[in-house]
Formats: sequence, structure tokens, C-alpha cells
Amino acid sequence: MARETMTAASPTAQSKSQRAYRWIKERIVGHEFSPGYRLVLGTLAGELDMSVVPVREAIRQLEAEGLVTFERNVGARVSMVDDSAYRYSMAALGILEATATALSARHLTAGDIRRARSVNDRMIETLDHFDPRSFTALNQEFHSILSSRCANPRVLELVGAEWGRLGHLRDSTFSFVPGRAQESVREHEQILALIEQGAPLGEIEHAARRHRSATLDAYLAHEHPDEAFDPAGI
Amino acid sequence: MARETMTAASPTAQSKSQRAYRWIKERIVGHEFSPGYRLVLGTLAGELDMSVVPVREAIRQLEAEGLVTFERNVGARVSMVDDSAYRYSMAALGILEATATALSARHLTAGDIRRARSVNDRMIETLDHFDPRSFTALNQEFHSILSSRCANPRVLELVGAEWGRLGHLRDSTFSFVPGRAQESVREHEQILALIEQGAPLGEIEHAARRHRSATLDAYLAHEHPDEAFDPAGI
DNA sequence: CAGCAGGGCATCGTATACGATTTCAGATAC
DNA sequence: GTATCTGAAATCGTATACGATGCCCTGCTG
Repeated sequence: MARETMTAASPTAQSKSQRAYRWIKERIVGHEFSPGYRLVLGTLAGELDMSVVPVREAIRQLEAEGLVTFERNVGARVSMVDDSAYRYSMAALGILEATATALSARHLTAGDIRRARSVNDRMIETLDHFDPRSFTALNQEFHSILSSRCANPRVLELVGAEWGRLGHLRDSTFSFVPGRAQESVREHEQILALIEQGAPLGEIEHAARRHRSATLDAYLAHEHPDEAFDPAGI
Repeated sequence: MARETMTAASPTAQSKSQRAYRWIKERIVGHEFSPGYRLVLGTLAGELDMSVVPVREAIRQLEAEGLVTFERNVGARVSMVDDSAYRYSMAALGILEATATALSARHLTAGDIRRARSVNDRMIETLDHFDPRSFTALNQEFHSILSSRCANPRVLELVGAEWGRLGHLRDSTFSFVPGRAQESVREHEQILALIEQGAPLGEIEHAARRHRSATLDAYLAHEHPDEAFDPAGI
């Protein structure tokens, strides 16, 4: 018989730990809990209407993911992603995503390309009434489509994890350097062209990498005008 | 005053969760708990002489690391790294490590190079009385030295994490394809030469990548002679 | 007035307890 | 002989409880 007949609603749906995990993560990426925010077990448990045990577990998971830092006998707080950590993570993401894009290129369908281009078109449209937030969202969607067919799922996983890590502060880049947005969409078109014409994978990867690191460089140039920083200058 | 004056021994040293974590991980990477092994909370707690709560936490951490898989209401077991997952992870590791090596190349000291070469020499020596286990250990040490000065610590972290994931079954490669070992040490010398002569980072990265994927290809060719697989053929 | 000792409060770490769920063995019906 | 049902054992998920630890504030002392 149906093993979950009467539980269709939610009772068995998921464990409390998982609910806590999602709930907290939601708040973190939604900036409701900003970096440095103190995550008190008892309080969270109270709000979620459960005991502290599942909350502890959830926080441990978030810690493993890097969203939360933990200190014994002191407690957890939302990770302070200091500037350098942000850069490094961004650079790593760029490398991984470029590789994923290259590994994906040969498997992209015409439909994929079309969708990617349409996303990029929407990005171009929004350039007038520029909104960093939605622009970044579209940007992520664009790259996500390009790497979606990556032949190596592990690489995709790593890309996803890194996106998650940066999630709660990534809208910053484009808001700081609006001018970068225009170059960005142009480079997107170039990458699409390379993929369509079946360029060597090395070339595609290189282009994607340059694209990424250019965005990062723009951010850095704005934040630290005097500092030379070449995280993936290869 | 000294905050741990009288506890120098161990009492405050580390939490039970951490002890459990280390203990279990030790067994997993030491093959004492082989893939598929069932990790029962109560049993582990008994052996570690603690309650199940810390053990649960430890297992969650290991799950986040990918060493353990968890099924709700069923329990945890050591990850079954099936063949394809192994390949993918290996390929991802190759990509990351190659990048790390390139990002590290310019910062390697003469001493680093010397040590790396000495490790490689030891590998050559052991070719006669070949022992896959120690050969693999040396291999790891070699690559670890080369990427140790990586300018991007996040990339290094990712490399380390991936090594950990593969830890409990990585000795396989060289035991399956002993012939590969000889090529391998030759390629090591080539990479060292590239670094010494200050070759372009792109070239170094490419060489490191090819080196890695060649090892993987050798493994695959042995395991799946008929299958074409180009995880990072860029 | 400055500095240190002491104590109380907040919070964490772990143990124990119990209900919920899964799994497996044995029995029964066809 | 096979398939299905039933019940008990094993194990998990979560709540509650209590000791341990760190932090802050008060009050004493020089």
C-alpha cells in the first residue's frame, strides 16, 4: 500500500533538522542574518518551535558549508566573509565555472544557446534602468545555462557549492562597478559565439576565465585601487 | 591567567564531537571502515564511550564532507564511491590541482623545488620494488609541495577537500597500472623544469593537467578498455 | 579613581529518555 | 512453494535535563 498515504501533507516530509537548515540558510542568503550575526541555539529553536538538537545539527551543516563559523563554548555566527576571502572564493569560482563551461560546451543544444542568448538580451535591456540585484541574478542564470551540460557532475557540484558560499554578498560586484556590466554582456556574446562555432575547448575555457577575472578585477580596482591582484591570471 | 592551566592534558582539549569525528574519519581513510560499512550511532557511541549526540554531529560533518552518506530513518554508511564518482572527482581534483600548481609556481623557493625533486627521486628509486601504497603517498607529497605556495588559499582548500574525499580509495590507480608510474615520474621532472625556467603559467597548468588526466586515462583504459572518457580534455 | 575578585546570567555540550520508523523473521493463506 | 501479513527488534529523531564554560557586571580594595 501507499507508504505515505496519510502523510501526504508534510509530517514525514522532512526532518526538523532539515527544516532548520533551510530556514536558517534562507535568512542568511536573504541578508536577514547578515555577516557577524549571532546564531543562538535556544533562540532559533524557539522561533522554529523545536528543541535545540535539530538546530545544532543544522548549524553544523552550515558550518561545513562555510556559511557559518563556530567557536567551541561560544557559539555560531554568520561567517564574516572578509574581503580577501571573497576574492579568493570568487577567483576559485571563476576557474571552476570556466572549466564547467568548457566541459559543457559540446553538449549544449540549440535550445540552450537560444535561452542563454535570451537571458543575455534581457540583461542588455536592463542596462538602462540598471538594477544590480536583478542583473546579478540574470548573470548567474546565464552562466548556469552555459555550464548546465557539464560532462563532469562533480565539477558542477563544486560550482554550485561555491555559488552558495558567496550567495549572501555577491550582489555587490555589479553595484560597485556599473560600467563593468556593459563589457560583461558583450563578453557573454563572444563566449556564445565561440561555443556556436565549435571553438577549441581550451579557447572557450580561456574566454570564460578571462570574463570572470575581468569582473573580479573591476571590483578590486574599485575597492583597492593600488593593489595588484592576479588570482587566476593564467 | 593561563586559561587552560590545569587542563593541559586533554579535558578541555577538544569536544567529544571532534573526537568522534577524528576517530571515525581515521577509520574510514584507514580502510578499517570500508565503503558501504554501516555506521550505527549506538555502536559507535559505545565504542567511543560517549552518548549518541556527539556521534550524530560527527557523522553529519562527515556527510557534508562527502565521506559518508545518510538516509533519513535508516542511518549512515561509508560512501560507496562508485566508479564514475571516482573518475569525476579525480578529474575535478586534477583541474584544481593543476591550477593550484600554476598559481603556486612563481612563489616556490629553491628549497621547495629541491624537496620536490628529492621526493620524485625517491619515487624513482621505489620503481624497482614497486609498492603502490607508498608510491601514491610520495606522489601526493610531490604535488602537495608544488601547490603549497598557491596564492589562492581557497583553491588550496578545495584541493585538500577533494583529496580527502578520494582518500579512502586512492591507492588504486597505480596498483592497477604499474606502467603508468614510470611515465608519471618523467612528467614530474618536466613540470619541475617548466617551473624552474619560469615558463608561462598557462603552460605549467596545461602540463600539470595533462599529467593528471593521463594518470586517470591509464586507470580508465585498464578498467574500461572500450570506453572513451575525456573528463578534462582541454 | 583604577583594577581585580567574585558571582550571576546566558549559552553551550552532553546524557538520558521515549516515541517514530524501518527492517527482518516467522507464520499463515493460497 | 510462494507471496503476503504480523509483530518484535533495531535504530533513528527529538525533547528534556543538567553540568560546564565563558562573559559581564557589581562591589571591594589599594
